[in-house]
Amino acid sequence: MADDADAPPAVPGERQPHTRALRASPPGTARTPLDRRRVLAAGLEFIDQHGLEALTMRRMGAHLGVEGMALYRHVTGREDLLDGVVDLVVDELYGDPEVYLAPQHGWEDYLQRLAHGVRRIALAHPAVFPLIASRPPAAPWVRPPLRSLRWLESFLDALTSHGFSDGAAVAAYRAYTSFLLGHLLLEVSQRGVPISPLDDPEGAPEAGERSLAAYPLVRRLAPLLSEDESATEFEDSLENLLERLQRVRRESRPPGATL
Amino acid sequence: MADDADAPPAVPGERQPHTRALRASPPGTARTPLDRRRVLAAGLEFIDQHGLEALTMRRMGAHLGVEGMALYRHVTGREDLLDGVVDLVVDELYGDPEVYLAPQHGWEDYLQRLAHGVRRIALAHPAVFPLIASRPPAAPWVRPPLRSLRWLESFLDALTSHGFSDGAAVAAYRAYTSFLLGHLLLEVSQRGVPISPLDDPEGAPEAGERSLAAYPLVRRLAPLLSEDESATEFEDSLENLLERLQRVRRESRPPGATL
DNA sequence: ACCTGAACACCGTTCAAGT
DNA sequence: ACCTGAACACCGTTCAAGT
Repeated sequence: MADDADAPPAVPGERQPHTRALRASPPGTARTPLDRRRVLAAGLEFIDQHGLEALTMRRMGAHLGVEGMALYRHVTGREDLLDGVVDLVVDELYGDPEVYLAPQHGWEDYLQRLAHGVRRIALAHPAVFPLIASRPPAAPWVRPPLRSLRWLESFLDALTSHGFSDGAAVAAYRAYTSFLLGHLLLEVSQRGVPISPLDDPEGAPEAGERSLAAYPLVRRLAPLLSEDESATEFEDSLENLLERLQRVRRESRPPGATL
Repeated sequence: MADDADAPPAVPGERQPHTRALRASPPGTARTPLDRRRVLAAGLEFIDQHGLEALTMRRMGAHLGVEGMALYRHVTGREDLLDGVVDLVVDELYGDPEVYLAPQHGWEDYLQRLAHGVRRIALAHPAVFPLIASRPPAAPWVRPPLRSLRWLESFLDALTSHGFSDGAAVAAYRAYTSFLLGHLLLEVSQRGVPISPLDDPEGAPEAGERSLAAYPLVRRLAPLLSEDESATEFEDSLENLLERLQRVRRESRPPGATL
């Protein structure tokens, strides 16, 4: 007990293993030195497991079997670490064959696949998605969650090469990003209710019913309201958006012009 | 100088007045005691002025002419303070005559006025809106930015009393909140670029142009991309959403049924 | 070359003590 | 009744020192 008087503080609500710290390599093994990629990967893993607010430099160090100060050799600070994790997650999209391969079956197919790719990422890393949404982007026109000039270029290319005027392509980009952000942020935040921190199974339902007395419609529709229709809503809204963009596309061309 | 050796730390990047701390009352005046409402109002003011990450309990104390520890008599902690600020801002909507008065000119008019009311709030408190979007809501079906059972009840009432089935009203609620969240979050985050922290007017444009070499479409459309069309886009998307809801409403009723 | 230990300024929060 | 002062555990970050 005197031994771990200065052990790294445990993640709140997490049971620590009985060894003194999580080590990247078994003891006795010559530890392969850290590098930026390993630090970022560990950061992503840590947030997926423990949530964003649990991530401190000292705990990240412990997670990697190292003191927190050692991380400053590979990232410039906590903010840089978070930016790096966001980049890492966004980069997963480049590796998604559903999105990136399968070149051209038209712009609507492309926007469909891209949207579903982003949604897969959001659902795979629900604790990271709010970060993707809120970190200041690299350039003023880069709108989350399509957080890179590369995706922006690709998006604009797909539309302008399929009959969209410049203005219509930009308008489509804005509508598309707003759609993705709103839907996915609400979907992950709804998923991210893993039985709230202070969950007394006796008092809570009673309190819920009591407060609902003043809201008869909410009470009547409670069963409907608590259904999870995220997938269908995403599909329907996306379908609707694409139809709207189709109209914008037509109107952005002189009548009778063909591609 | 020995005098303010333990003065409250200044807000970074803020010039402090030459008096030792901002006081709520002029010196010599018997200070009216704090209460929760004054603390929350000061919190809102502070975030509007300095941003969310600048808010610490100690700085909030100084802002009110008091030690930071004194705040714990009126709020249970920092989280409670932030929740209170969110409530305060959301409550502004109840005081908005454009939204709350003028009873019934139909559900479309109501949804229009409500949406514009929420947008006014977002633009009035851009630094608070991300908080409105991300704080865990009171009940699982309460979706930001319509963060209260009272607004949910009002919303459902407006729709179900104007020909929406229960299911269609709930679907409309989901689509409506997603729309507001996506658009307004992107709008305030775009507004919230007050010349970035490290803004060297020499290096930045050069770096921007250099990196754009690989993205010809982005470069060509840069003028269009940097235009701010938030207001019109909000209007157009809202209009489109209402038309879609109109269709949902019709299909949710047996054919030939009248209200 | 890479990591550790000590140090610094600053946090949120508790609580006994002052008025 | 309301606020202050001191204290505690924990932060992010820097830097000289170890290996």
